[in-house]
Amino acid sequence: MSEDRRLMVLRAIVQDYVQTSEPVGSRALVERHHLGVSAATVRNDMALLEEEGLIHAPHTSAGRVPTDAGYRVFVDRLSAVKPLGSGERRAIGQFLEGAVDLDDVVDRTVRLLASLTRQVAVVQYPSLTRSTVRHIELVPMGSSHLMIVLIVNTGRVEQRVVDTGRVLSDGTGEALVATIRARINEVAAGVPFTVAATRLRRLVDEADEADRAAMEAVVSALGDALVEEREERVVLAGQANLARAGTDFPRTIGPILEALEEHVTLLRLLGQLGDDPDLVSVRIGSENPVTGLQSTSLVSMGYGSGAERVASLGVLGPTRMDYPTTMASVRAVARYVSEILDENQAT
Amino acid sequence: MSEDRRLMVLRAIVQDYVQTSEPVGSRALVERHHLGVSAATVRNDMALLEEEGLIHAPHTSAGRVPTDAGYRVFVDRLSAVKPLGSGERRAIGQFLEGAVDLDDVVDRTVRLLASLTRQVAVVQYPSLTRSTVRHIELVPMGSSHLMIVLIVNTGRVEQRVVDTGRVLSDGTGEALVATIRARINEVAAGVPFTVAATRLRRLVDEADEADRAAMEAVVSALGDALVEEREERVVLAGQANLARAGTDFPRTIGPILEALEEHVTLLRLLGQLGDDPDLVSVRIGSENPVTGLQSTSLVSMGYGSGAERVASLGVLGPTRMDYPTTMASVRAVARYVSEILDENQAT
DNA sequence: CTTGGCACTCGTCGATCGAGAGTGCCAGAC
DNA sequence: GTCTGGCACTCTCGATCGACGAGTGCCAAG
Repeated sequence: MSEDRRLMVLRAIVQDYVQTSEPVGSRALVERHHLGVSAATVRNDMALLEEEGLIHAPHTSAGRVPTDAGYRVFVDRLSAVKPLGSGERRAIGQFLEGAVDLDDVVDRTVRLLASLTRQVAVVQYPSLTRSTVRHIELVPMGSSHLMIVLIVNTGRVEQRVVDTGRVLSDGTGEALVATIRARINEVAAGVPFTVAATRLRRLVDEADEADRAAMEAVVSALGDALVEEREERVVLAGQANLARAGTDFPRTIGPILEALEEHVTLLRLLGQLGDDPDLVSVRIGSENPVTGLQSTSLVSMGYGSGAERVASLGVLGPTRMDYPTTMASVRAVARYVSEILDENQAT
Repeated sequence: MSEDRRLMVLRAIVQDYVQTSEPVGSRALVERHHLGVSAATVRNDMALLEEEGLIHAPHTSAGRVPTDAGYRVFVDRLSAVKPLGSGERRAIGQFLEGAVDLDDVVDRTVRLLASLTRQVAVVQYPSLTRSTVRHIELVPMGSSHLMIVLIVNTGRVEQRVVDTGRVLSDGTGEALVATIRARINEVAAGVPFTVAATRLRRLVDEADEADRAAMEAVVSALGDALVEEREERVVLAGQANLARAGTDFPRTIGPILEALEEHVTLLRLLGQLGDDPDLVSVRIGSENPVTGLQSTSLVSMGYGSGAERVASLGVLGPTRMDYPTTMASVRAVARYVSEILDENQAT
């Protein structure tokens, strides 16, 4: 008995089950796929596959269903990522083309992924930690308040308002603001966040005694912004697709929706990519550490401008999922978004 | 037969049904509420209420269930908005206190509302149309690009990158940027969007011939930002709560989730508030024009800084909902958020 | 106008049963 | 040794049926 054929049978089972969502029996298999053998032979192979834990029969007289391990073998050894149709490719381009700023890119991306894969799409915001400061702007507000606007190389903008504790609207005040603006940009512009944070702190000591309080206020607000946990944000779309996949989930989709609202755990999940960041990563069913998502699979990939992968995106769906097509869509979108970010980075 | 008692019966039916989620019969009613009459009398009243279309029997031998019209009467005439407990009041404060910027306020608000009401929360971003320009900053990027940062009085920030088509890094370039910056702030700062858009357009004609192209680029990007549809954004949370309310929805929650992803229609819905913007607005079941949301009720209220209501927030749940408590939560949160925005506005 | 009584209606629940699908295994063919 | 056809067996699913119970509507009397 050839191991090859056994794997062919597994592949056929996965394909049929994904398409029909019903346990597949030996008869149906030989009819739909022209394996050159009889149903009885297939049955023997199935028994073996079941022993190996790759498929499983819901009950004695039902067909077989792939296990998580079965899907894993399918994804790793039995399938090729389907290249996307040119129509879809064009659609991606058109849909993302009109994006006007970073928020908009993320927003469009997540919707696009959801409608492309008809599953739940998850997009992580480009992380700040690997980002650099492009420019810092100070805008006086009222007499003593200052709005700090931090512009990041990814195109993102953060703002804070601080009270400097002294009048800024007179001549010396304006001069002070100008000085601070010049100093902080001098040390921070073009510099990675981590470095910028350190350098900025030094500025406080160097400042004139009279101006130290104001500088202190600005720098400490900036320090906050630079380590801000908002770097860790995700956006979702397509939750409605969960409802459509009715029979695929054990009881209800409640636990899944709940897990999806835990953005923190979601982010942790997205953070754990495979070894090669250029490859699509697939986490199948119980491989998934998060309670509530163990009946789902996550197909994800890193994206970002330049060589660095600054964030991840992906889709989440039932383990009974068309992996080749889904993986193709995720990969295509991740690449396209990366391109867009590259363009926008336009030093 | 007193009309008063009939309404008491209606109220009792609503209360019981909300609590038990099962059709309520005459016997159960007289037991749980000490109406001073017998079950038979209540049955007569029920027959009348049914004629009026306020309640309805799912089938011949089941109890009664309020209709949408019944809930409407309940909300309008039979219930008072329950004041919130001091514990909850404090929780709201603590939860929203730590917000660091506008995005964060919105984010926390929507989560808070969802967990407070155990329903789907919807928060609209403060709309730009009624906003005024606080400041416009120009930041040179590369040799000919300019990043435009628009700071809004609500604390929101918009940015755009434009290509001015000429070198900005030399002396005259820098002078040009300074001039443009000065001119646009001169005419636009502190001015409502609609007015600012008009005035800015005029600047192009007034500009020196040599600088006109650059000015044109900046102004047209700003024009876009000022009418930008991103003003219309909503954030959701608590979709998982829909799944919990299992029996409350006819078939599945699919259509509802789908409707919730149509942010445009959601926004339209939120926009149609009641007459008095200071009152909680309730839209019950079929009163709701959106297909897919006709088995749900939307409890919403405007919020915003100052006297103006710049946006709305609310929660969406099954028509079988604890209206008094929900309305109380929505109102409390809306007021609190308004306060926070007021503080941050700190002219 | 209210009340107790009573016949009637229906939906729910559980049990029973037959049909159909699919398996496991065995004995024979290649 | 591997494959194949055949056959008995198992198990789920859906339909049918009947008893049960909740709740109503109506009537005649207080």
